[in-house]
Amino acid sequence: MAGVPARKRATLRDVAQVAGVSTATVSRVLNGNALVSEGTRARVQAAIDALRFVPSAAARAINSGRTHVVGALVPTLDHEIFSRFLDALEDELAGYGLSLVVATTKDDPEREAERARGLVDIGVEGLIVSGVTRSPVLDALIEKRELPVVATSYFDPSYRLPTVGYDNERAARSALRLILESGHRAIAVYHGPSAGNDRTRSRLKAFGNDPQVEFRFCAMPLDVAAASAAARRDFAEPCTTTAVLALSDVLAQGALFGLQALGISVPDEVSVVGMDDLPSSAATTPALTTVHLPVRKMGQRAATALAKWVEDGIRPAPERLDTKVMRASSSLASVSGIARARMA
Amino acid sequence: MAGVPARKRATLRDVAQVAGVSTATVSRVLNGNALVSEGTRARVQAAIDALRFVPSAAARAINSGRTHVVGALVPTLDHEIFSRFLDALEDELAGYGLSLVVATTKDDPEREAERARGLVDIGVEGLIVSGVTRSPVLDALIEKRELPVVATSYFDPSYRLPTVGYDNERAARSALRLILESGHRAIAVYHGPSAGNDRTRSRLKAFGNDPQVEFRFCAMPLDVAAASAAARRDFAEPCTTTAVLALSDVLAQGALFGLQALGISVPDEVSVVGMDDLPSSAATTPALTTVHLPVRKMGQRAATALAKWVEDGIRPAPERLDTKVMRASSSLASVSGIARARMA
DNA sequence: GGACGGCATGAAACCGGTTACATTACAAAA
DNA sequence: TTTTGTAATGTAACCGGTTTCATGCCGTCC
Repeated sequence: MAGVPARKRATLRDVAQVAGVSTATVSRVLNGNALVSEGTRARVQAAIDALRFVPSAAARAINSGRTHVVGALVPTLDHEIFSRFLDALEDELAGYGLSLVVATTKDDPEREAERARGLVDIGVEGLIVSGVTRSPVLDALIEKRELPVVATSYFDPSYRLPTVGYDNERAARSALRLILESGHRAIAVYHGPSAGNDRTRSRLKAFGNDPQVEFRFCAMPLDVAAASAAARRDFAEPCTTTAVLALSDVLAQGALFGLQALGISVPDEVSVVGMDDLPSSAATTPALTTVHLPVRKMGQRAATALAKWVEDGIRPAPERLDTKVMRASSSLASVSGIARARMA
Repeated sequence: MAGVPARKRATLRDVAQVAGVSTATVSRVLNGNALVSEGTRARVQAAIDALRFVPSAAARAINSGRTHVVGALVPTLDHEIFSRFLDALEDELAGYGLSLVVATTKDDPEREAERARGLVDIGVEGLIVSGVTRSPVLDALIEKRELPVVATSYFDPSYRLPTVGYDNERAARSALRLILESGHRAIAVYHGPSAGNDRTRSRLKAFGNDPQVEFRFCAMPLDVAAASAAARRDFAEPCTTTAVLALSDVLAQGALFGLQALGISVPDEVSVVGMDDLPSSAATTPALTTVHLPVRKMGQRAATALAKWVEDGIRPAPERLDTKVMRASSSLASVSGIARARMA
């Protein structure tokens, strides 16, 4: 208990005392203020080094009113799409002198609100969130603090927060159109959990009620193994389904692998179309036909939007990023003779 | 210019004034102190709500001397192995009431030092770093601040910082042994850039100077496309190489895809062995033979180690996590007749 | 020689909370 | 009735920096 020196960290006043100057002068030296004579500067610097003085971030923050920290709330870090997004986001934010705190929500609005509260408690100046489904608690917090918040992975100009993202429904529709144009009429739709995930729900809206087309919707965990298992189950017996539309490339890859495991040729017998455009999707055999979602660009734009808002108080305008079909005829082919044979 | 009200945020003193109490009482209400009468509490709460008062994180931090923020320096977020690690790390840290700031280093020690400086400037109480290669600048900073720092993705009990990780060299050796035991003697080693990446360099140490074995080392960017291209180049012409050992599953998958694109059967003609054990590696056809690196567990353990250090001042002991060969005979097979034929 | 100007520096207020200690009021115990 | 205990609240110091303003000093210009 006693006896332990417990060397506390040196403060600016300690430095001032050792250097024989006032705290103001030490502060000037610290901030590179020109109005300090060379001799004094050296003396102060010596004291700083001797005491191993490091200024307190909190004390600085209290004066400047700024923490230079923003937060990002994402469903998970363990998904390539979010980690790539965050990679770009972090990089761009660093350019604005902002640090990034991350917190994961598991697609649970309550958890999101809870973690957001934690971020506000550590003093974030702004927030990046995913999608447009908020807990009322979080909405209240945002409003109360007048906190700059940019919503991503979603584009909706009518949402009360500025959104920077793509149109999920439209992206899904462009994939669907491609499949329909290739003649497919019995389509399995593989997607992740839609509870708490408005991006997925938005994508699912692309599937209208076309009586000409038979959709089979399969919800599954968002991982390769699940989709692979699903495909092995769905296509073990001859069936009429000629195409799989996966609302995420992770699932598309799983479907592809599952079909390959069954010895079913893609795209000759069954077509597979994904969404995301992961780097690995270009390398599979066949390469995946998919819809590119510009997540890196989204990270950059979201960073810029939030930084401007935080720094200059300029609330950003919503921003839609373009999606794009990749490799339109790679793992997607017209309903072929073989496929028709399978159907028969 | 003028005319703009510039409504500043309400402070605790504003609240006290409106509620007609002292700042101490407001502070008590804020912290749930029991020694406040019900009536007063209600009055204060009303003032808080009316003024939309939210306490300043910085002011709290200055008093408690704590920020409840730690930082993680990783090469990139855009790699599954690090994003999964961070996912687990963040989750576990949250359990200790700590928030996580991330910064990417691009495997550049100078950039690492720079970003670390930034993290210290925003007040992190501790740091997670990758590997054991530090810039002297960062070492000085750590020492000066007596900052708790845990090094991960590496196990080295002799390193001056506590390490929580696996033995990279040993892990690579276990993969190599497996390949050698299967009779392969001409092996292509695919690996990422080794400059600035001590994990890779450590793995490369596993390859001694066995005159019986012919290694071909191929450095390439750490992505599927690069490895796929490398495989298509290396195996386009008949060659004596019968196995690819990739020091990362990303490269192993690329090699697998590249070989498949060439119509070369894995593992009948060429074996492929990876390292990391990504989720998708279990789903490919064939599933990848690989060495499992327990990154989620590493995230949890690193979080616990750092949290204990930060909270209780207990410097953690180094911790080695076990690696494990997965699917030993899946994309790896004995040198077969076919393979021997290719060699001839 | 005195007034002026600019540089170097210090004293002290201030940022927005927390908290040790003082004070008040009221009730129970003596 | 006086003493004593305690709950409720206030006062003011304090945390560790930044910043405004005052001050002292010196050189210069008239």
